[in-house]
Amino acid sequence: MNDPVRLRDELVLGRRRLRTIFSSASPRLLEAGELFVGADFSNRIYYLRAGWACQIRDLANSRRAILDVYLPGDVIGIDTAVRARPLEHILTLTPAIVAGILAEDALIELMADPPIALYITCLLGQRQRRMDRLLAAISCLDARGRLAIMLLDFYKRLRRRKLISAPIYNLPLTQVQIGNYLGLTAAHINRVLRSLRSEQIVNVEKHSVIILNLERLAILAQKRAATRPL
Amino acid sequence: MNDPVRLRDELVLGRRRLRTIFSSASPRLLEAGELFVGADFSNRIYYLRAGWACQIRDLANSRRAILDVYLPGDVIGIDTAVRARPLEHILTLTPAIVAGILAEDALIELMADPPIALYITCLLGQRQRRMDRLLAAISCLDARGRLAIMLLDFYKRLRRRKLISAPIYNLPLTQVQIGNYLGLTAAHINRVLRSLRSEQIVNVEKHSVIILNLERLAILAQKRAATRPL
DNA sequence: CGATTCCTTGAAGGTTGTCAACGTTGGTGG
DNA sequence: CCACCAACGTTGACAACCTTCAAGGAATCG
Repeated sequence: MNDPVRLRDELVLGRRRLRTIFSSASPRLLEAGELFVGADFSNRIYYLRAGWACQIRDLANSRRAILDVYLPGDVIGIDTAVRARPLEHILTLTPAIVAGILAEDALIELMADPPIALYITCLLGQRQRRMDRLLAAISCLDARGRLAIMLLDFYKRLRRRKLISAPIYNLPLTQVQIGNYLGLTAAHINRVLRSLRSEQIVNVEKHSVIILNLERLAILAQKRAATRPL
Repeated sequence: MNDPVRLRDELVLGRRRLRTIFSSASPRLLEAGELFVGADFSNRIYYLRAGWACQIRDLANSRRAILDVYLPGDVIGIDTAVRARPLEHILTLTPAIVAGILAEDALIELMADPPIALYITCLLGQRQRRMDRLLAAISCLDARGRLAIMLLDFYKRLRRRKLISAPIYNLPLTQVQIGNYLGLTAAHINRVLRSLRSEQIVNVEKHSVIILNLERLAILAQKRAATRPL
């Protein structure tokens, strides 16, 4: 009846097993700005061993949305594994090392292993919650708030993975890409970054983020600009 | 080696089994505008037998985002099942009938049944793709495009479930809620709906949607307003 | 060191938010 | 049956945020 413990144990077990499967796949090195296309990439599930990547969707009006950003250690493509033809594409943001397994072959087998199935559900839930946060941010916040959310989000995710310890990290997104991620234009991203820098809240320069005032950044991530203070 | 067929068969089997489990749970009747809270609702997975519901997230600045809208036949809450404390809440939009099973008890058991596990992964993928579309729409499209996407999306989902046949349906969202869903204000929703009506594209009045020109609506859902035509 | 991409910045205009007021609707109780 | 109330819808004026466009500067890479 110790459900939480059992759940946690199962998840740990599932993670370990899935990692083992990925480690048996031959890793592949990708350059920055490379799309996951071709025979080696169609319909696969990937483990992102190193580097950053993102999921993009291009609209008919020649606009691009970046729907999600993947960090080292993320699993990519489970959600599209059941569906044959993915509308979205994966793009590396940095040189990256990925290990991929064939989805159609493997998925039934993967789900036949209960701990792995549970862990995969957990991973899908995590991704869902990431998108929940992003969607809520884009729906409700202005440009300052959205940037604050994004910078804090990457900070927390990197810290949870123990990839950083201080509030300083490398952000391999161009301003155009940040704009695509947050639903804004690069010009406006630039202006807001400048104002955040001048207020000594966060310094984003040349792909390097230095959070100067974590508290004020967190406040920004909650509030929307008000024409008049409340 | 006939993988697609086997995958489909497994999915059908998983759906049937999950439905059976839900049908053994005692259904519950909810009024419109009721939150899924209380002992009967904490940490559960639901099957929405009848009625509409939505997932909401309130921000610190007293803004509300509607992250997803559920139609009859949808399964709700799998993504939050692994996580103990859900930040989001479920709200009925109409009177509804739901059947819920305890997530913490059941999830491990559910995932121990491979077809069910596979089907659940499929459901999570579907939800993910819904949110992908919404996020891309809010990121890239103006108010007309977002409304077009939303109205078409509900139309397609209802038709796929065979809940409607003609491009006419009941939309139990107030204009404030539509605004929360699309990241706009009710006042602006009102303006855009009026203009769409005057152009004989779609008629939205008193919770009833009548698509007059499906083709032009689909075009709107792809384009963003340009200051000058391309 | 040439070329490409990215960053930066300004001016002008458009889309959308804010606010306030009023109209409409549906339910409730006298 | 009618008066009342609350929630929702409607509309206009104005301001704010953001986009668009354009151009020049900086950085990176072969």
